[in-house]
Formats: sequence, C-alpha cells, structure tokens
Amino acid sequence: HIRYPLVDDPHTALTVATTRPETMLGDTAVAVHPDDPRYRHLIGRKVRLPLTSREIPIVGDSILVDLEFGTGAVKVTPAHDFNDFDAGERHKLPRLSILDYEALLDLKGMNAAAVEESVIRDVVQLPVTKARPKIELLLRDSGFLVKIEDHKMAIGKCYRCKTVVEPYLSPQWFVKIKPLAEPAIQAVEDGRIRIIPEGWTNNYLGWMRDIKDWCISRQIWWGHQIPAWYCRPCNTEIFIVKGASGRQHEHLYISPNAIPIVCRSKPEKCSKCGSTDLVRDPDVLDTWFSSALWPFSTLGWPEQTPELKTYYPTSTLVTGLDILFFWVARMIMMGLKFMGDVPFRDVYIHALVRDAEGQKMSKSKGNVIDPLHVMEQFGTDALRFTLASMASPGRDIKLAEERIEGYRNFANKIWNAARFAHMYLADKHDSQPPDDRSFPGLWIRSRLNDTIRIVTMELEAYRFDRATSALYQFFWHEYCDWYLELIKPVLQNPLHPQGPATRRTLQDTLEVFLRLLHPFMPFISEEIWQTLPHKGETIVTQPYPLTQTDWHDSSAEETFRLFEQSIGLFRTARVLLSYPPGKEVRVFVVHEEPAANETLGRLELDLAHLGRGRISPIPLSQWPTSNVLRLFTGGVTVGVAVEGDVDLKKALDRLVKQTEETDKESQRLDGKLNNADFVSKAPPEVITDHQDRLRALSRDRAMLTSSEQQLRAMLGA
RNA sequence: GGGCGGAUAGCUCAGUUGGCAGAGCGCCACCUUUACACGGUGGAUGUCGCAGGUUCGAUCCCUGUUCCGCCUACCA
Repeated sequence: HIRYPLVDDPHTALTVATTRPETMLGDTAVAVHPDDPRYRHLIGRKVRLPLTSREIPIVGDSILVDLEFGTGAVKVTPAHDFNDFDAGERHKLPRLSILDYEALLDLKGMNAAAVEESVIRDVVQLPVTKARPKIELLLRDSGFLVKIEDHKMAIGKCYRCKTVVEPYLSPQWFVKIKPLAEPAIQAVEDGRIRIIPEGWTNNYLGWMRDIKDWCISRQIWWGHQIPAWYCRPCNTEIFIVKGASGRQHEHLYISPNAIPIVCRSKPEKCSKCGSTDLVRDPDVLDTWFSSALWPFSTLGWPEQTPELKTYYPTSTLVTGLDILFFWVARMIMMGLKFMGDVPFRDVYIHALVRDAEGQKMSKSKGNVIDPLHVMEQFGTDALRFTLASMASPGRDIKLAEERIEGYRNFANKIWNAARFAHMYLADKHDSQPPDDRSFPGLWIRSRLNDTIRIVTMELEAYRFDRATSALYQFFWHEYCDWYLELIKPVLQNPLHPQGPATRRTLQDTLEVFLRLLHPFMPFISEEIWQTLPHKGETIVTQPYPLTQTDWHDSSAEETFRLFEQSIGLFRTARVLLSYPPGKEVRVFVVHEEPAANETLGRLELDLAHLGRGRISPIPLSQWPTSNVLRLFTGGVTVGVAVEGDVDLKKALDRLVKQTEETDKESQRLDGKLNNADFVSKAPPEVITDHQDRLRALSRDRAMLTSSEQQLRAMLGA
C-alpha cells in the first residue's frame, strides 16, 4: 500500500495497493470509482507521484475500479498493464514505458517518466524482481509506504519457461477483424457451414461476435516473415540494440512512428528518398495466420490451378474443439476473403483424447500417450476402432486400456472367423452356385443388409461410435455366435446338398462385411480380403457396400427370434440340470401359436444341432408329465428330459424366481391400468401395449405354475 | 469471475417425439466341443449425483444445488 499525496494538500493522500510497486514509476493517473463517497470529490485534482517529479491526475473510472476491492483507489500504468492500457485510452493518459524489451528497468524510459536521479541509479538495468525490493525500500525511506500485505493471485506465466509475463508496449501488426468476422458469422448462421455437433455453433458465434482485433506479429524465429520493409534514412529511430550484458542476441528496435513499405517482395528503393538502405521487419506472422491460408495456399493459390478448382471448397474438416477458434474460424474468414467462398461445408469437432486424469495431452506438459506404443501392444486396428467407438459427440475420451484390449479381441475374432471360412472355402470351386434359400443364409443376409444400413446412416451423421457398435454387434453376436454355428453341419458334410449355396453365402457375406469394416479396421480387412476371391488390387479402392433390398427378409428375422428363444431355453435347462455340454438329451419344443409352432417344426434340424438334443416333435399334451423340465418364455415352451441323478433344486429356484418377477411386473401394469388418470390421459397405443403385455404375462403365469407343480411332484417322488 | 460440458452397473461409456434401464471390460458358475481360452454357455449387479417442480407417468423436461472437467478472462 503506497500513499500518493495530493498536490494542493500534501497532508491528504490517496492510498493505492499494488503487487508490482516498481511499475509505479510509469503511473500516469490514479483512478477511483465515480460513485465512491470516499473519493469522488477528488476527481479532477492531482497527486504527486512518489519517487518522481511528476504530478498525475485523479480520474473517475467505473470499469477499472471495483468499489469493494482493495483500497478503492487504483494506480494506472497504461504501458505495463492491459486494463490500465484501456483505462488510459478512455482518459487520454500518456503511456510511459519504464521497462525495456527484456523487462529491465529502462534508462531512457525512466528519464522520460521524470524519475528521480537517485532512484534511476538504484534500479537501472535491473530485472523486475530485483528492482521491486529496492523500490519498496525507497518508498519506505521516504515515508510513502503504508504497509505490506501478503496477497494471493493468479498470474500469467510463459507456457514454456514459467517466467512471469510483464506487459510491455511495442509496435505490432494487427488485422482489423470485424470486416472479416461478419461474413464468417453469416456463413454459419445461414448454414453454408455446418458445425457438428451442433452444440458448438453457439460457441463459435459467441466468440466471433465478441472478436478482438488480431495481433498477427510474433517475435520468434520460425514462421513467415512479415512482408514489410523500412527505409533507414527516412526512419532514423530504427537501430540495433545490443542485448544486456551476458546476453548474445541483438534486437532491432523499430519505433512506433516508423513508416513501413508493405510489398510482396523486397522493394528496390525507397519511393520517398530513393535510398536502397532498406531493412525488413524481423517479426514473423502468427502461426494461425499462415495456417488460415492452408485450404487454398496448399493448392497453388494465388494461381488458379486445377487442384484449387477441384478441391476448394472441400466437404469436411475434421478437427478438435481446442482449435475451433484458432484455426477453423480463421480459415473461414480467410477463405471468404480471398476465395470468395467457404473453405469447407461441414466442420466435425471430434473428441479430445485426454490422459488418465482427464488432462489434455500436450507436448509441453509431457503427458502424451504414445500411439505407437499402444499400437505395438494392441494393434493399429484396435486403437483406431477404439477411438472411433469412443467418439460420442460432446464428450472427451479418457483413453482406457480395457476398451482397446476388447477391440484387440474383436480383431482376433474376425481373424479366426476368416480362418474358419477358409477351411471350407479353400479348395472348393463351386461353379455357378445356386442361390441360398436356407434359413441361416436368408437370415444372415438380412442382418448384414441392416448393418450396412445402420453403419452408412451413422457415418453420414458422424456417429462413429454407433457405427462401430453396429459392426461389433453384427459380427460377433450374429455372424459368429449364430450364423457360423448354424452352417457347421452343412459345411462339415462334404456331400451336403446345401454345400455350394452355403459356401457362396459364407464367402459373399464375409467379403461384404470386410468392405464395411475397412474404414474402421483398415489392415485386417485388407489382409483377409486379399485371401478371398476378389476383383481389383486392393480393398481401399472397392466400392463401399450398399444395402440390397432383396437381402432384407423380415420373415427370416422373425424366425430367428423364435429360434434364439428356444435355444436359449434349451441351454438354460442344461445348465440348471448340470448337464455337460456334449451330453445329448431328448428335448421338446412347442409354441402356443400354430404358425410359430409350424416354423419351429421346420427348424427341427437346426434346433437339434445347437440345442444338442434329439427333438421329439409331439404336441404339448403328449409330453411326459414327469422326468421333463419345462421352461417357458414369450409363447415358447421347451422341455428337456431329466436323466440320471440330478439336483432339481436349482431348476425350481429359477421357476420360483421367474414367477415372482412375472407377478411383480403384472402388478405394476395392473396398477397403472386401474389408475383412472392413466387410462383417461395416456395415449391409446400405450394403453393397448400395457394390456397386451399384461395378457401375455398372465399366460406365462399359467404355464409357470403348471411347470412348477410338475417339478415339485418330481422332487417329492 | 464468465461460458460450456459431465455425473447412469465395480471400471470405461451408450441411452430423445417422457411409457419394461443397456454395451464392453471386470465378477460368479460350468466347459479344453474340430475357427477363436484374445474363446463358448449360463448368471448376478443400478436410490440413473442430490432436492424440489411439471406430468397419469421423469434417467429424459423445468428450477435450485453439490462435485468433477474444459474453455476464457483475471482484480489493483
């Protein structure tokens, strides 16, 4: 806290607080809040700035000054603080730079700021951290220091060397941004550019509407050098500054008043004085300025090349949210300005892969997961598939190893399925194989067709996560779990009449699946595809699968649902009876609806194969009443013969539990249907749906009861 | 400080005209059956962050709140 005494009343003083006392040498005003009863009468009067011979005004500023904070009086240093700079603009204050470009206390600057000779001698050429205690001491000795307090605050540092940033005035190049931003806002508002997911659109628009003029000059080595030259004779204030003692580099000082010559290449001479002594501005362009030109500068612009005509604008830009503003917005502005058209139609904002703690990966932070390492461990296809599967919109990815491992297993599954197919395809050359009209063939083509539909749709919607899940579900849980199992009896019998047709379907569906998978797992799909009969050199150039209406077969899909239910019950029964997997037993199956029952009859061989049993095709009424475990679900009843010394307790527990669940659900539905409000206000289709479910449940209940009674009888016997 | 997003099974995450809560991994039991144990079959598992509100009915819509994350600005 420092006292700034009033000029016309030295016994009265304003006390300002600062965390950077050394910058007081460059103060050009003290600000108070215009509504502050403590100080508002002082606005317009002057204080004497300690350690200098200057007098500075007291100004009223409601933006800079927070009534509640500090002492209520703020020192204003326009040359070394962003907020103070703005306040200086508002009050037309001079800007006194007392630091040089290396943030050392500057002799010239302090002289211009009328700093006392003795003070200058103490602090000249010192870095801020060393000057600060000296200033404190000087203030204390001269009685201006009120007190020192600890103060916690956030402070800007260099991202690389962590040095505290000292704001400093210097001439820089700026782009006047509003005329560029407005067309870029328009392009998104009227839909010429679509941002996906849509939620980020408001972020973009908000940022663009509030955009500030763009400082495009950088004092770094790499980059496009700014195309501006200065004539030395016309600009005498341009000179080389030697680095401070112990420092190697030199610094070209260009005064704010210097007049640049901007042209594409170095001019021969100054147009004013004819001198050839020209020096180029050493600054380079902001990386993002150069990058903003990328959509057309990479295609030969400003020449009207065929590439430029073909690829500008492009369809989709894929990028991370972190550079939506830095890069995307600026490409849009530059594209509209120089090409007169948007650079791309869709901007897909993908998720950011974060580390285990959810931190953004960054080279300078050093928390980067090396993809090469992950690829070595799990495979490139697995990593790629994982990233696609986790690309849900609006959510970042915390890379989880288990997921990658799971998809490594998926790749392995595909590999083994292909090996299986080759066992039966390798030396078979079926000429003109007949169309496959079998249940497994019709069903799997229908499912593949639906998978093509879903994957295509999700790709168009940029829902890579849903696309991968459809591929995974289809291949593992339909193609491998059911289709390959179903066709084994046909394949394993070399003389089977269905052989050629089945092999054709096997080969066709695998080939189509590989093309569908290819964008997600490029390597394994290519590798396997090459081993199948194929046209063309590589899968990369093959057409992406299209849905085929003649593959769609809702009847086969309905049949499959019955089949799956029945097999599920067979398997459950076997586990309940603790039968070993290989044991062949007598099984029964029946459906309460005649049509479905007939369908099951046609599936007898398939049921026997996957159920590992001998099917007894007899109606329910003729089933044995003892030594059969009966299970039931959704219209299907299956029976499995009870043989040998088995514990029926597990089976009974299951039936009891299923009965309880059925009752609970029935009560819930019944309760809703007896609620007058529900019946009068819910939509009719919901009510009929509830009624249907309740009816089905009560049928289930009857079957369960009879099955349970039989089982209890068997237990009692 | 401002803005945005998240919170759902042990873990990582899906889940929209509001109407039966899901996947993968993990877990439990059984299985070396001729593509695959990086596998097969069966199974268990949820106050959908918390509190209100709207509704016949809320994981879903509204309000408030807690915790976590991100972006952005930064207080003399």
